[in-house]
Amino acid sequence: MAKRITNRKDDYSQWYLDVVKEAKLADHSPVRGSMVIRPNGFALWENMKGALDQMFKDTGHENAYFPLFIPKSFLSKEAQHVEGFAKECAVVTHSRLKSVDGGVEVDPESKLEEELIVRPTSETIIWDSYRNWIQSYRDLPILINQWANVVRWEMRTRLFLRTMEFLWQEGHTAHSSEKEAVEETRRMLDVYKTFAQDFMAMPVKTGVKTASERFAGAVDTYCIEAMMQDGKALQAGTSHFLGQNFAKAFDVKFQDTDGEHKYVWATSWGVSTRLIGGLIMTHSDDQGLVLPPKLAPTQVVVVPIYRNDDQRTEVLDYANPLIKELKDKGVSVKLDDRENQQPGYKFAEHEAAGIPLRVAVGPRDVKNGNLELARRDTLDKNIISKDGAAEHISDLLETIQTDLFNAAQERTENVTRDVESYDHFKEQIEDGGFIYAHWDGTDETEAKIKEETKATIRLIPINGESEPGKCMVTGKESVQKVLFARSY
RNA sequence: CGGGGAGUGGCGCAGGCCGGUAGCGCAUUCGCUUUGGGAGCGAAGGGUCGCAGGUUCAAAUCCUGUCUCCCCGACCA
Repeated sequence: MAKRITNRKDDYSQWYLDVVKEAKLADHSPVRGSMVIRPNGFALWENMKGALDQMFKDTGHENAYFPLFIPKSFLSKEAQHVEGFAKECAVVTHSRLKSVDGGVEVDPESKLEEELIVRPTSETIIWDSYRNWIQSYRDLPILINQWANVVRWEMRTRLFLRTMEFLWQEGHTAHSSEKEAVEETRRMLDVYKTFAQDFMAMPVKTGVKTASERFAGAVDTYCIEAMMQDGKALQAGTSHFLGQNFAKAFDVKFQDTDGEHKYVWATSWGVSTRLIGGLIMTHSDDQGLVLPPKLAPTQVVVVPIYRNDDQRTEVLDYANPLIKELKDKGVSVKLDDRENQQPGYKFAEHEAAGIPLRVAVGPRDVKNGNLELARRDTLDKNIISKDGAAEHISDLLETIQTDLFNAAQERTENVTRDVESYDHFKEQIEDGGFIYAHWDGTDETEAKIKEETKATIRLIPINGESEPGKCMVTGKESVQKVLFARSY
């Protein structure tokens, strides 16, 4: 068998690239750091998007769309925000090309009066609108989400994990009180956690970022962090409490019930196509992609096996009612009746693509009233009776979903431990994984740890019971342990 | 943006040091035989060797520049 995917233990990065390629999720584009999302990858994103969108609507949000281009002056209105994004913005300076012997060049006469920034995130353009929309407490809250592409001029890129242009959703809400905005921030963090765990089957830790890891312009950044198979953490989603920073920068005030004019409180929150990278590195194996049934574009593939036309007819007649029954149950099922490929080829291809369940039907099964079922996650094969097969398959999909989560959860917990001394930390961090340790809360200590171990504080647990101790580096007082890891 | 590696039919590679007009495997097309884990035989099609300059009678090969990808580092979702 031609082995097209590098083994994880040999070269994890290469494995990742091979999986993306073999599962036909995405290609590199001619422009550095940007990618073509192929139908398989986009179908996956559409499923993720669909589930998230429903969850946003269920929590009272509406979708809207704000422009790609942002006047340069807007970016400079919030000091922290500018500083955070200034170094990675694409800037539009001209509006025209002109032909020059066979080619084109930028027409210098088309230089823009005010240069435009391709959005790296939309706080500024959105808050400019919110100023016009908000006068009274009656106009609040505003709960808006947008699905969009954004551009960040990254130095080092990797398919899905960090690309210059990526797809995401960004929620932007405005509230009359701090309390309500903080609640919103945490509510959306919970939505992300639920989505990650229930749909992606990807266990996550939640908490708040330290000042150095915080979103530029936020008061607090909450996050979900997932542990990848190679021991590195991945920030999978963030929810920001923005305080009144943007309201002040864009002068957005409302008249409250007491007649006073007050600045509005804000949140923003987002997840991106990076989640696909997380999904790959949570479940996939040396055969290729492994997808959780709830997000898999195709949940079941049926592969007919036959030797001649008669058998082909017989096998398809046998399989078709089952396919219909599965469809009626809401299972996404595909019949792979291509005649130019052999069954073995199809098996390998569907495994690489991560289809959760494969049903093989051949003359033998027709004779015995059976089906062969193969699970993608465990690679187990079983012969089951055709009677009640649809029910069985639909149950099995749920089992796979749960099993994937449990396996990932167990893997994560196995590499999560507490460490007391810095020496022990330095030694342990070499093995990857999550490490809980005491930290004195200072930027200096955090920077020192990062410098010396390449590990960062992924989050400070929020509902963690306070457990006083001494900072592993300085010995100063610490109220609770924080979560460290090396990360993507 | 710094260090290292790499770009040759769709994919994976050889050729390069020693310049002479491009080859192998897989894939593709057609035919026949096959089909329960990546099929076999026969025939056919497909590449201005990443791009741009230069040296030369002649460049995939030598020189210069540039773009893209991978790995490591600094920076970030």
